[in-house]
Formats: sequence, structure tokens, C-alpha cells
Amino acid sequence: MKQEDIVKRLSVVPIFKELSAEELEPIVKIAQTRFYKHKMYIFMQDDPLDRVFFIHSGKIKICRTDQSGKEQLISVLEPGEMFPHAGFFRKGNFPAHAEVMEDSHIIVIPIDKFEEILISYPELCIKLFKVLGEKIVDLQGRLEAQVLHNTFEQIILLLIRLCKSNGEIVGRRYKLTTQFTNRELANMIGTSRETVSRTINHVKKKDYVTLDENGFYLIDREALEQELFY
Amino acid sequence: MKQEDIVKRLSVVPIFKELSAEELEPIVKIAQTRFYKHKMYIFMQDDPLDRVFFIHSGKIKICRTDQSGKEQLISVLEPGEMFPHAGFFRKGNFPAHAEVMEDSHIIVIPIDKFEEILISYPELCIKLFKVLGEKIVDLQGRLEAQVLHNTFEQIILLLIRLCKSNGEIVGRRYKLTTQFTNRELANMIGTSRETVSRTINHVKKKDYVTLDENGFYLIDREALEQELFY
DNA sequence: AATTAACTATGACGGCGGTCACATAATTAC
DNA sequence: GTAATTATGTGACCGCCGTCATAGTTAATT
Repeated sequence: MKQEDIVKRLSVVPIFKELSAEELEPIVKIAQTRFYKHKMYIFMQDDPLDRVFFIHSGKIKICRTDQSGKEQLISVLEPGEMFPHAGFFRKGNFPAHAEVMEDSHIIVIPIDKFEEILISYPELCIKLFKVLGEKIVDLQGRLEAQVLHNTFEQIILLLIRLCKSNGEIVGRRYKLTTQFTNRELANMIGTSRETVSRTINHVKKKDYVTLDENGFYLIDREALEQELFY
Repeated sequence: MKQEDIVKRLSVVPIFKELSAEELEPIVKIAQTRFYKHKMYIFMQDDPLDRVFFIHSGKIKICRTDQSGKEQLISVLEPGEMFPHAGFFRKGNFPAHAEVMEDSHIIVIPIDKFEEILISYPELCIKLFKVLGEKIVDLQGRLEAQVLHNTFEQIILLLIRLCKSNGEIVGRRYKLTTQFTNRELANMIGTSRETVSRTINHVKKKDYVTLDENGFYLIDREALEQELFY
């Protein structure tokens, strides 16, 4: 692949976006882009963590399985996002599976080489610190939801959170542009698909959630927040 | 306070430990040490986040309150640890309260000045990346425990985790060197103090958990892990 | 030392929500 | 197009665990 194409693909990623052509050069040299088809796995849980990925296009599902086979759906990542977040300057293994949800162009960078470039680019460090900080805030928020709220509220909070990470604003509603099955939503927060089904139908009856012609959820964020008594 | 004393206090903190005297100099210039007595608050939730703290001695409880008054005990931090973790190169507010559990000497550094130094010290960046990476792994692990395990298992996993962050090895057991009340343990994972009481007494009966003369828990980590069916 | 407050232990009760069952609809596979 | 798989919707059941109540113990305060 031509260098210009890699540059173009890198520019989708926020932490590279504002770098000049010269600044990008060493990164372009070590970056590859790969095409992954639907249902492929980019890496499996416990594989040695030797590279870092950035999404140019497509969607990637990050999913973890524990010893007894139970699954936790951690997130669905979209263009511009990076994975995994933990692993810089630390040896280790991938903490989860990465499965392709939609055909995707992925930028792959060996982590040791990326680290070398990183420490000589203060601008890049700053951006990465921001990204990691956001990740920490996100995780703290999810943990808080799990600790302080009952299942009904957890589902509401999940929908609201997904609005931001996997949605867009349409009119005065949020549109979830990633389709999640009830089972997937359940696996994010540790509830059952039946309870998710009942809960969503409950808020549909109140018209806080509707479906558009393509089956995407349209969510009335404000009304849903009212359901949380604050 | 004399500069040498600040240097000595900084050396307790892992990310500063291996820096030379010259490297430490600019940090010493902007660092203060403060003494906080038991039950004081270092900052309150939602205060503007303009500084970062490192513990030289003592213990700090990080605790969050939501709109309805429910409390989440996030962690009890010990010497060498930093707080908060998120906030580098991002404007914002403290996400939680920081309350002094034992009289503490705290190193305080204005975050904007620290950021300036940080970007000119690659070594420091690397260490901070490692610390943030560990924090992310920790949070992911806690989130997974909340999502995939029932209350009994959550309590067991909590005790095991606290062994690492707030304990030491004594013989073939772990000793929890921070005393937590049942209510505090409950507030970490969103259960009730009664359930914690019953669970701990249950594993005490099996001799997987005992008390030493000072009331610290002694935990048989392996035996407890057996309880989790893996 | 006395009083107050906070923590622990334990039983009883009830409800949230997990599990099972089954019908139906929607996708995927061949 | 047909079969097979997967997703959804709902009712019934019931067990885990949150809540309340009470008593006893320990710790904090004056």
C-alpha cells in the first residue's frame, strides 16, 4: 500500500490527526493497514500483546470470556478508536478477544516501535494521556453504575452511555447506530436477555425509546434520565 | 520545608524513585508537602481538578457520592500511590472525595506545571503510562467481577483483590493491613453490610479467613479461589 | 467513667430479577 | 426456497439477597 494511503488512514485517528507530514513519517514507516472481514478475529484473549490497533473503518467488538465460559461484552469500537488501551510500556497479553463486526480497515503498529516514537513526540504523549484519561473516566463511570444501581437503572444508563459511544444525534433524539442484540446488551452489564427485553419494551411503551426503519434505537435521552430519579 | 526533605518524600513514589537529583530538581521546585490529619478532606467531589497528589505516608480513602446520596468506596490508597489518575492534559473536576483515614504526609503538585515537566521527561512519561495502564487493567478487572459474578463471588474476589492493594503476605496467608468495616466492603461492590457479614462468617467457619490479634483479616487466598469454581 | 455512636451478628420477610419454557419472528446457511 | 440457526416476547416459578428489626459488642466522644 502506498504511503499516502496510510497517511490518509492515519488521519482518521484523533491522536494522529493534527500531526504534520514530517511528524507522521516515522509512524507511517512502522504502520500497516490490514483488511479484516466480518466475523474474523483480530486477536484472541491471552495472545501476547505486541501491537496496537487503530480503526480506520468498520466496527470491532471487544469481548472477554472467563474460565467458566461466561462472556462480558466490553465495547464496540468505531473508526478513530484505539485498542487495547492498557499495554504501553508493559509486557503482557491481550485481555480480551477482538472480533470484527463489520468489514474493517485496521491500522496495525508494533507496540515496541510505537513506544520509541511516542517518547520522542511530546504532542503524541499528551494526546495519549488524554485518551487514557478518558478511558479511566469511562471505566469508573461504568463501575459506579454497576455498584450503585439496580438492573433496571443499569439498562437505562447503558443505553444512555451507548448513545455517546455508538450513536449520533437525530433531531432531539439519539440514534444508536450500532445494532445490539438484547443478549449483547445483557452481556455488557451482567443481566439476562429476558430482563433487557422487558425493560426496553417498558420504555418503548412510554415512547422513550423507538425504532427507526432500519431497526436502530432512537432514544429520548432526557426522558430516560428522568427514570433515574435525579 | 527543606528541599532535601521533599526529595526524600518524593523517593517513596515509584514514578519518581529512580530519577537523579538533577532530574528531580524542577519537580522539587513545584512540589509541596502537606500534613493532613485523620478525617480531613483533601478535596471534595466536583472541586476543580488543578493538582495531583502523591502519598508519602498515611492512608487516603477515595469515595464517591451520587445524586441520591448512595456511596461508592472506590479505593484506599497507601504510600507511593497517586490520585487522581485521570486528569492529565484534560480540564475537569475531581470525580470523588479524598478523605484522610490515617494522618498523612501528602505531596501536592499543580497539574499544569507537572504536565510541563512531564512532557520534557520521557522517563517520567513512560512510568506514568505504566501506572495508567495498571489502573485501566484494575478497573477492567473490577468491572468484570461486577458483571460476571454473583454477590458471594464478588465479596470473595474483593477480599482477594484487597490482599494485593492493601495487604502483605504473612506466612502462607495474606494479611489485610487496612481495616475495612463491613459497610465499607459493601460500598465497594454495591451489596449490603448484612450480606458481607454473613459471607465473611461463612468463609471464617471454613477457616479460609481468620482474624489476628489486631483485628486484621488473614486470608487463605488459594482456598478462597477454590470457592469460585475455577 | 459514662454516654453516645457505630459496628456486628442473625433471624424473618419479600421482591427483584435469573432461569426455564415455549411461541413467534427474523436471519443465516445451504 | 427451505432448513437451521438465532433473536425476541412473555408467562411462571423461585432463590438470592436487600431491607427491616433486634440484640449485643466495640469504638468514639466528653
